[in-house]
Amino acid sequence: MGDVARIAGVSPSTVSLYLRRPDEVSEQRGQRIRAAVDRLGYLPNTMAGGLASSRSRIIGVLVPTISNSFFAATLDTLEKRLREAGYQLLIGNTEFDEAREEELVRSMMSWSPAGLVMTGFRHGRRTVSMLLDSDIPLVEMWDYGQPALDMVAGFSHYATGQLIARHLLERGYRDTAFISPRFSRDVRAGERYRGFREGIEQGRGRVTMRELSGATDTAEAGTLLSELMAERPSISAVFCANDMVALGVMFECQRRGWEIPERLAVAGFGNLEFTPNTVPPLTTVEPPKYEIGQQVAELLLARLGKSGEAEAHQVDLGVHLITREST
Amino acid sequence: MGDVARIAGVSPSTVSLYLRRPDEVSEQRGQRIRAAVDRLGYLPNTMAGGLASSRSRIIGVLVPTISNSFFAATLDTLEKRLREAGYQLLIGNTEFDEAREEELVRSMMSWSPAGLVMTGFRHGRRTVSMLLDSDIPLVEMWDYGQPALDMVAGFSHYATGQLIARHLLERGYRDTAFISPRFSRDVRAGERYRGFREGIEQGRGRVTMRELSGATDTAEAGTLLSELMAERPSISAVFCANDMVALGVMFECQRRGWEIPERLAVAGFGNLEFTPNTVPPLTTVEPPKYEIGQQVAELLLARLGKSGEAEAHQVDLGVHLITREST
DNA sequence: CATCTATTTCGTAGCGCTACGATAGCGGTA
DNA sequence: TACCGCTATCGTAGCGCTACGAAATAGATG
Repeated sequence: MGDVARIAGVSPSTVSLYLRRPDEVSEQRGQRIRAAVDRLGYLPNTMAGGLASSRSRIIGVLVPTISNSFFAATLDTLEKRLREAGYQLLIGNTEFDEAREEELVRSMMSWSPAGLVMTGFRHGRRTVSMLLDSDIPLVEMWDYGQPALDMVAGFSHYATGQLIARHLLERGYRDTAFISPRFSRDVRAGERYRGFREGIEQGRGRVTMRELSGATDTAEAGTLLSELMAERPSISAVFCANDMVALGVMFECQRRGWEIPERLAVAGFGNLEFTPNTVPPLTTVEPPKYEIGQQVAELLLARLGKSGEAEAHQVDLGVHLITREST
Repeated sequence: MGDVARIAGVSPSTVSLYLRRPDEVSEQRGQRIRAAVDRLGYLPNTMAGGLASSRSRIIGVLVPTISNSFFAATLDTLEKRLREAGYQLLIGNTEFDEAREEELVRSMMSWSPAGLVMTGFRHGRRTVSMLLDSDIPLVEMWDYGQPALDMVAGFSHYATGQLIARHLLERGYRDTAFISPRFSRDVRAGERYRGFREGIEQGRGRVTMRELSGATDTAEAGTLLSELMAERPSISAVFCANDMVALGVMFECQRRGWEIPERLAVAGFGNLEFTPNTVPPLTTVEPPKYEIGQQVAELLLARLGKSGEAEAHQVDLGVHLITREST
């Protein structure tokens, strides 16, 4: 920066000021500085800046796994919006593990990030206390309706389960099943199950639940469905924890020649890319995966703008039921 | 850190040394320092450290989009391996845009990252010169076989196309089609097409190519297939640029009652989660999506270990043809 | 033209850590 | 006991920037 200042014939402070708030420097010097920067290919040292100002343009984001298409979609918009505002994402995989989450929070905090984004409400004790002690803006995303630490952008998985329950009951399905990846691997699926079961039971229906044991959703869903239907042939509808599972179920029906929805109605969750296009088109629930990213960015930016005002904002983005021919 | 030193009754330098290389500090003081750190909940300030040592534990990663399941899988393993080694990922979306890529490289560089990871070989002129001027270890991933700037971990998409061509020819398919997202949105698909076309033409076959116009692969694949088959009913096999497109094609066949592979053989690329499970199971090519992440991490760590030795390493991870009943 | 105010520019003192050379401490040897 | 060579510890000088108050300049007013 010294070099830039020398070449532009101004003091380093002026260069620094120009780089941060160009409109507070006269047009004349601004031009000279700009020229010098270009000529030298000068890149400011972000760490030095961060140290001096004790704040950074970093947003730490923690997700259970990046390779889940829901979180990936959220990360995508989140990154876009925040980059536009000059922030960068430091991303960490918690792998559904509280210890790892704590470790990651610790290392994110050591960057004095401008904000932190985490997935869900369940965090370890020590993690929570670190979070509360710091005054770093925090958004918990993808869930809604439970006590939060600061801001929230998500939706209620419980309500989602109820929504599907109501839909199936309306269509006259009473004997139902729920097929899901292990709840330990997907807490949110567990919440959807709770909502679904309560909804169905309130309607005097019945739910049989099965958790997949493996990591891949589609493959095992088929065999699990066969077992389930052998055990209890009266089941007339199945709600799958996500569209991948539903796809597996539909393939199994196709193999067995079972008509959907006549023999078995199928509903999913996610409205993935292929979902509108299955045979028959799959009834599902569309989660606001992109909107969450968008909203998280907005909450963060709002808080970062007017510092001081520490109003906690929690927003429920809701879901849409998409009724198609599979139910 | 001063506080920790005071409480532990040692000098700040010793604390710093302990935190970086614990085995160079006596067991006795180490213990006292550890106690003080715990007691104060001390978190080192990474930026100060980075400034002082002029290097950081950051790896910048640029992908065209996070929400592509291939890159997401790579990011997942990459993050895991690098976190184990004490590094963190700064992630950027280039959105297939060279200008944005340049901007991102610039802002990554301003963090003096320990390494940089980019997708593919096509970069803007200025980006390339920034990259070459710096001596930051760089890995270009997901491609192989073209001139690289430094290290490479990927595979040849051209060879992948040829592999499928050979397979289809062996099975007696000569009149083929290739359906793909726009090459501008997926350069790699374009490479697979090149390899496929040359392979088929060498075998005296024929390829009709169609690009999807929209963003969603599955939905449009069906209508495109219909048009294609109306125009040229003699087509007996279609190679889809990815399994999502293939899924769309298969659904369309199901709707029309076309037997796969009797009426039309289908092959894909990706071996996605659902692929082994379609009806009939889909022939596809398995890309080393996790292995790339792994390999990128290894190349980077090897280079970061023994500094100085700037041997460029380029590794071709290859692909596997997975023959199933759809061809 | 002097005076006052608002704006632009500048100088200096850190931010919290690491690197490096200086110092202290220790056991072994003559 | 004096001396050596080693390792463990410490002190100090930055790393490259920003914040803040002081100084300089420009513009407005009587």
